Amino acid sequence: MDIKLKIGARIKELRTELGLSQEAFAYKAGIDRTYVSDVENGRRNISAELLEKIIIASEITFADFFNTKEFKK
Amino acid sequence: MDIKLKIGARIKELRTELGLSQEAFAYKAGIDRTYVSDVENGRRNISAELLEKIIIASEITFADFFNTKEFKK
DNA sequence: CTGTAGACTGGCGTCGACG
DNA sequence: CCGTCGACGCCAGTCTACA
Repeated sequence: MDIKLKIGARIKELRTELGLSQEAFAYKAGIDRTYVSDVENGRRNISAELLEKIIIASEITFADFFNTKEFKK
Repeated sequence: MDIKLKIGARIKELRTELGLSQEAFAYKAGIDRTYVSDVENGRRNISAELLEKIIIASEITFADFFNTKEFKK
């Protein structure tokens, strides 16, 4: 499975767990709302720095972000 | 600490564990040699797809790549 | 609230070359 | 073997707007 899709799905999972809309989440992370939509749908090849912003907004660590079944193969 | 530096250090660590030169490693990953140099030195903001190529060449998973002390804070 | 589209700027990623 | 440089195409990331 495409890495962009895996990351997008994980972001959406974490965002919904926080009960935030894409707009509120994007604002919290300090990034563009339409980009969050694109990334969640696996349409964009995200960079390390932007992913860090998203991970911080998700109130999680890099290690935990990738500590899921999909990222262990 | 900058995320780019953390990732660069981790890549260098894994590459040297495999006993590969930057050139051999770049070839194995299918990417440019000079870019490996830049990334290892934290000078470039790498994308998810390229990082995936590097992780595969490192013979490791995304989960394990980030399963280190530096990525747990 | 979300998806998508168009337009735009900066920087990713490649390549050849040199110390 | 590695770092760095210049050049360059293409896409990351932003913004506005509409369904």
